[in-house]
Amino acid sequence: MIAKELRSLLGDAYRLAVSEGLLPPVELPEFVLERPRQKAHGHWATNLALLLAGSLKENPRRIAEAIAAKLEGIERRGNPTIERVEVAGPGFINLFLKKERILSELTRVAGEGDDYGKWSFGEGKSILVEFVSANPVGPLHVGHGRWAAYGDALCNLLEAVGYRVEREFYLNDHGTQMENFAASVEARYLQLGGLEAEVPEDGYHGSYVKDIAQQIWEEEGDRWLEASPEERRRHLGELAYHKMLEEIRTTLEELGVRFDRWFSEREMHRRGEVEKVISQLLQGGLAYERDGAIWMATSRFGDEKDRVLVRSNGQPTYFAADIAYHLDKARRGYWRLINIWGADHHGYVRRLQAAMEAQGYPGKLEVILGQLVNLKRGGEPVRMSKRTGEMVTFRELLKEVGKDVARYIFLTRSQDSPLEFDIELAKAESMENPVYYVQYAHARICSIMRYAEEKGVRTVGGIPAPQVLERLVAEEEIDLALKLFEFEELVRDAALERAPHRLTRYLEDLSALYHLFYQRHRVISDDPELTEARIFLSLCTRQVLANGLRLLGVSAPERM
RNA sequence: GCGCCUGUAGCUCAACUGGACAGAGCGGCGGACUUCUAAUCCGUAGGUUGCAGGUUCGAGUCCUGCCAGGCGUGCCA
Repeated sequence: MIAKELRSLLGDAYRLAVSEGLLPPVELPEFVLERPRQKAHGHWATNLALLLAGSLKENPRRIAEAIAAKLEGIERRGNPTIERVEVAGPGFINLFLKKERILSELTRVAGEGDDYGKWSFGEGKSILVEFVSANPVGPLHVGHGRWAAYGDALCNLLEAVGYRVEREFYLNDHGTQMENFAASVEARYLQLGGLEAEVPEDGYHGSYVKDIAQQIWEEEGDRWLEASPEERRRHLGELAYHKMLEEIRTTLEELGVRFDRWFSEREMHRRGEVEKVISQLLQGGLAYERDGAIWMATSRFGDEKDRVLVRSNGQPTYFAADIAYHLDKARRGYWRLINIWGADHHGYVRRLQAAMEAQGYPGKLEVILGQLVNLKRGGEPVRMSKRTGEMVTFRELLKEVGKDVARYIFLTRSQDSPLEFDIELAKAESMENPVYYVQYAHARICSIMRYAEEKGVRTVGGIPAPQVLERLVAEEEIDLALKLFEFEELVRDAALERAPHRLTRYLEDLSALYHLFYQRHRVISDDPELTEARIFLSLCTRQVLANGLRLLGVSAPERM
């Protein structure tokens, strides 16, 4: 891998300069090695000398010159990577690669195929990612869709760098919201039976509740009208809950997101885990009683104040259940827990992390806050409340724009930037969505391959001989090849930064370079060697496009 | 009041965590299909990165103070 190789060459060059007394010794800083925006700045460039200037108290250009000289020395002793080194500006070291090295790297891309871009530094350590976790009392809203797409792509990335990943959905199927939901469905059911009934003030007023009641009415008929209120509410609530859960599951499937586990809060309560945790905390001196309630001493672990676990009416809080749930996750032995939460939960992060630390799991829980989606329609804000009838569900949106567009729109944005989502704009732009730009590049290459086969040109098998690859000399070809090589580091960085959106940007740049290459050069020509070389370059590009799209969970079509 | 996030082209967003002339898409304007897919390509216009200071070789990025927006700040979930 070129970047890695250049990094170690730079380190060697510096140490060599030190050993010859040209530069004072100091620990090598974390330096940037990047593909510069401008071609004049080389194939790769580094700020190493600029960083060293601080600790060495030395002119950065002089440091750069010394390193550059040693670098060329190393190169002359037979390491065929660098063609030329230049010192530029305040002390940048610009590196120009040997043509042969670029071509040999290209064969690596082809050789690794579907594995190109993968790493193993995760060492098989296990990560549990919990995301979406929407309450099963209403359909998913657009924000859930965003976090689902983000979470799934993040999981793909973590897997690509060598972690074992499990996707988990925490089901809040317990507590007052479930009761309110049941009461709301019951009211709608009774109305269908011609009886007087009102949806409670703090119930759910969305039209989907009517739809569910209607379905139940059709399936169950009027048999619950006469039942005892307790039994009726319990049954209707259960039926509605399972319908809602199915709706959520289906929507996520339509987005291409599958969870390994649906963890039920209710089951956890039934197993007595919540009570057990509370008594353990009391015994361990981490919780105490005051004003008739039980409090956890989270403030001893960095929280602003202590938090209630059990209210004075005897009911455990949501926080208590969350502690039990996260303790359960921690005890399952994962190397790390990642939660993706809506930004409206950010006030909750510290107290839960405090609770984890109190129980002997400091640093185990990583919380990623996904910013909310601001839904608009033609510039006008749209409310997303489950309680009012006015709502655009994520599923409706998904139907209108399709899985690939939806995922891509969400994944082009950094997760900590609030997203403005204009429905009309999204519909209009779905035809112009950049996802098609990337997919088109992939389909276009497939199309060229089909054409080649018609012409009897071989498109599969084997790495071209060196003299064939050397036919790749055009600027567009070299630019394209160099762009391919950025993919590996990009996957690593995107995984470590939890930033799948970096991939979309890259794929668009890569596609642009391919479209440009296509525009200016014919792949299939009368020149057999040149044709072979260009087919090979095209196939490498297709491979990287496919690998990138796979990480995003977006399809790579063979024709469009 | 306090805490977290955000403020970049007309619009939606990037900018590899302090690097070289701040970039894409959409929208605007002008061009390119007899040749492997025009869902493409080329050119052009568009910016005091919310404001004011500071840190240094170098700031959209870091520090301070303002301004604006979102979210949070429950014995709610």
